[in-house]
Amino acid sequence: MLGPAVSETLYPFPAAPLRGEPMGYAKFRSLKTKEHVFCEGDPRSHVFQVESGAVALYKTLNDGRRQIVDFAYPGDLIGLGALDEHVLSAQTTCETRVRVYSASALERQAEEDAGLALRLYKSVSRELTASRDLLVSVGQRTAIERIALFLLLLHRRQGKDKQDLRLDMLRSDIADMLGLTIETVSRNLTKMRNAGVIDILRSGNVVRICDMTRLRAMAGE
Amino acid sequence: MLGPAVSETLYPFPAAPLRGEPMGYAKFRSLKTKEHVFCEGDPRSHVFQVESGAVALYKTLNDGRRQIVDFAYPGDLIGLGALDEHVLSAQTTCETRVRVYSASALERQAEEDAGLALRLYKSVSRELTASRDLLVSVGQRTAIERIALFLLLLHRRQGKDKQDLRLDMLRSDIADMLGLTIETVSRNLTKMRNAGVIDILRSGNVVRICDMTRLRAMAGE
DNA sequence: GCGGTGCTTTGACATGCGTCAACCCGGCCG
DNA sequence: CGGCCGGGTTGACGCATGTCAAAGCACCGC
Repeated sequence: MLGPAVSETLYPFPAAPLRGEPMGYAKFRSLKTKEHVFCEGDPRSHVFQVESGAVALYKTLNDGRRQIVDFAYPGDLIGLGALDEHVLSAQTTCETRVRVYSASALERQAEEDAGLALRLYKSVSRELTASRDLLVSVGQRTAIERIALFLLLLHRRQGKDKQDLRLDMLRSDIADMLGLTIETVSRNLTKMRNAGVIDILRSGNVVRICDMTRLRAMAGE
Repeated sequence: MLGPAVSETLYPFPAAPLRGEPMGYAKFRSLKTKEHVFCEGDPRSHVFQVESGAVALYKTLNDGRRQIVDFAYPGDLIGLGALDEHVLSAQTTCETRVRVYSASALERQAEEDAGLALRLYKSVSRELTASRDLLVSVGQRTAIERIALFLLLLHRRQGKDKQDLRLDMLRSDIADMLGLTIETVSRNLTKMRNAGVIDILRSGNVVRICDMTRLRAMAGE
């Protein structure tokens, strides 16, 4: 399942693997938009670290319903876990470069290297926080609250200052993350535009925040 | 926020801290039903391991809406995290005993002890899996699917063989975990009883599984 | 036994979101 | 230029679930 695009060149670790610290040597792999890094059920032979781009992590039910549980951005590790199979799928949302590590080698090393083990721990802790926050949204917030909060979080990820957000994903991705339908996402974005809180540019791919205060209010806190 | 009930006796580690392995010495604390172990915003001075009983982990929105994100059972660690404040609240659902560790001491030790750091990593990994599975349910499944799956998971936790499940929690706890209302939970349990899939005993506190096959079907897979 | 309290169940009704379907819009290719 | 295609928007409608309210039921203390 690794696909054909693994670069065979070995690079010394650039400056920022796992939030700024070197981790050893690794191969790189380049992926196009919508390419899978791995799929649920694949043997968990490798662990990846996003170098550039973005990766959607999702699970599907047997009838096709899909829940995106997280997005991985540069610095994030994906493919960690206790089992020998991946328990979810990872698909790029844009052109993406990842570092490729051997899962078994990484985990063997972590058994002796407390610093490495701690970094794995912290990486998973961050994911857990994100997962629980999303769970609170999906479980308790209304559609417009979820969407407003989604925009706010996207805004925090991208430069905090510029008011223009590149969505970099389809309406169906937003919907599948927030537990909504594309129609509900679309309708509520329109509602926010009509209320003067946001503007929608570039044929729907860019959201300009016009009234941050009211956007925050719409998000519920 | 530790409350008055910390036992001052030091015990050597019983057989099963953190899934079966010893972890050092720790104080114990006994809590009554519905007592808080810690609250969101409290200084994260201690880490706890459930010895017996059960603890609900939840977050609340400012208007009171509540999302239970997990239950901690014997062996589980609670209070881990990267920040110096708790990011969620922990409340017992029944009489509960926990081991109490110093958060700073534990984390200092993990910086040198790779085995300990790995155990923290694995503990958080389990929580992450549970959190994402719940997210999929809340985001994608119907009310009756969520409730059926909830009963199945409860059944797996308790003795796999006995068909009687002690719920050990209120309808409001189930509702707040599944992103539903107590009325919806109650109505769907009744519907499952009328369909002959389960029976409800002991004034609603025990569910007897009558038709496991159809219960699985109701859960959606 | 009786009333009170906390939780659950049930019913009537309201509504937010999903479903289905049409249309729109920009990009692409012939 | 024109028609197709993928994605987005909009509208009409239905239904699952939420809301509000009342009644049922176990438990407990007096």
